[in-house]
Amino acid sequence: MPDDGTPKKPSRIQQRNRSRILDAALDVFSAHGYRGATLDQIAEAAGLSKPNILYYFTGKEEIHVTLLSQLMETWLDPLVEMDATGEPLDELLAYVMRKLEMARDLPRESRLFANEILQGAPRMQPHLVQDLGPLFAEKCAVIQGWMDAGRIAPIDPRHLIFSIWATTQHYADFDTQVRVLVQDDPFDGARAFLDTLYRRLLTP
Amino acid sequence: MPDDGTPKKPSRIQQRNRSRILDAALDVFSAHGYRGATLDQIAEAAGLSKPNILYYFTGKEEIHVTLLSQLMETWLDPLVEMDATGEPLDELLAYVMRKLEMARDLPRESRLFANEILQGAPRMQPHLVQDLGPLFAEKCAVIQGWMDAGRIAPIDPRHLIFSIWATTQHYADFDTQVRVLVQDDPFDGARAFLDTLYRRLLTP
DNA sequence: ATACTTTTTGACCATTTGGTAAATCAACGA
DNA sequence: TCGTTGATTTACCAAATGGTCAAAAAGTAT
Repeated sequence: MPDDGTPKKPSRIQQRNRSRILDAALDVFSAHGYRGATLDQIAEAAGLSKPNILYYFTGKEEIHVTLLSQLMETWLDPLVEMDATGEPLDELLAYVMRKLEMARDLPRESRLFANEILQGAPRMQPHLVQDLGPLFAEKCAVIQGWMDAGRIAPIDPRHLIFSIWATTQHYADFDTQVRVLVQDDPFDGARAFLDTLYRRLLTP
Repeated sequence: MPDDGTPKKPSRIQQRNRSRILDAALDVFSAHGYRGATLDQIAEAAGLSKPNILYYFTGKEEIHVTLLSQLMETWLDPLVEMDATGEPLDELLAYVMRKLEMARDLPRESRLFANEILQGAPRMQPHLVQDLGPLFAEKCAVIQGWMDAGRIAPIDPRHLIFSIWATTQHYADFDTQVRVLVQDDPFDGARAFLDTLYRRLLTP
């Protein structure tokens, strides 16, 4: 058998342990940031010994980079799905709601991402430039097209997208603060608020 | 002389060095988070030796806590200034713009705050509950009053405030990402966008 | 100048932390 | 059953890091 780029397919146990480690690492990195996370914490959360973790990953950094790479896909997906041929307001509101659902269902991922950007994206700038950049430009053009056609009210598409990111991810990233200020689950209120917000902003 | 709570007033050199240290620490903590920051980094940034820093502060934690306490005042100030007797839309838009200016002029403070909340506010939950909580409730009531009087369009005041925090701080906290996606200075565009956003949302 | 206080430093320490090496244990096909 | 490969652990290590301490240096008032 010729030695291609994927020399050997990972065994059952490899898959299981690697995903255990990544899940544990997501817990720890998202809660404490890169420097704040320790291999011991990850090991304990994964139910493995530290050297055993380093058997599956070459080091702390590789675990982190792997998480960020995997995350990028998930993270961009809702924006990818925004359909240029759909009804503009529906598409944008659906995008907002998908992002809000992600903030609720994947808060660890949101915080991992926020941590990374906060620190200046030392391990993600390439991904940002290569993956997010083109997608962002493409979708801005789509939205601009909708506005030029008079189907939604005109506004800077770039800042519109920023505002969607900010207002949705806020509920994951600043969860601690939000829950100090509102006692019950904030997501129902957030859904209603954001629906109204973007309807009033974008209705022509 | 009786020994009151403030035994001795700080000398000129004390004031100078303490503020040097705090400024350096703000740099380092905001860039790397609490765990990611080291006393050596702070010492170098402050132009002092590490033991000298520990002459002015009992430890890393005290520096961090001091920063957070000082920050809280600055941070709440724009909301405090929102005047119940003013013109509602003007007051809210002025609040948005003050927050946006803070994101531009005090990005280190914004990131320090964001880092702390992201990690679950381990050193700030008391401040949040005691200082921010009551102020938040008070201002929500003010806004609700404006809405009940029909002077601005009705919307959940709590999420309105969250959205203002999110959309303004985003430009400081996610600066790295923003600057990958828009080349020129984003703040002029942000100002125009947010003005339109909140005008359309709140105009009755 | 002198005595006294404040500030600064150099040399250390204990702990934590990312990472390694070699030995042991488990899986599994021939 | 045996041998080979894959998986795991035990015992370490070197560097980094928060912090201490006593001595030196620099101010400061008399």
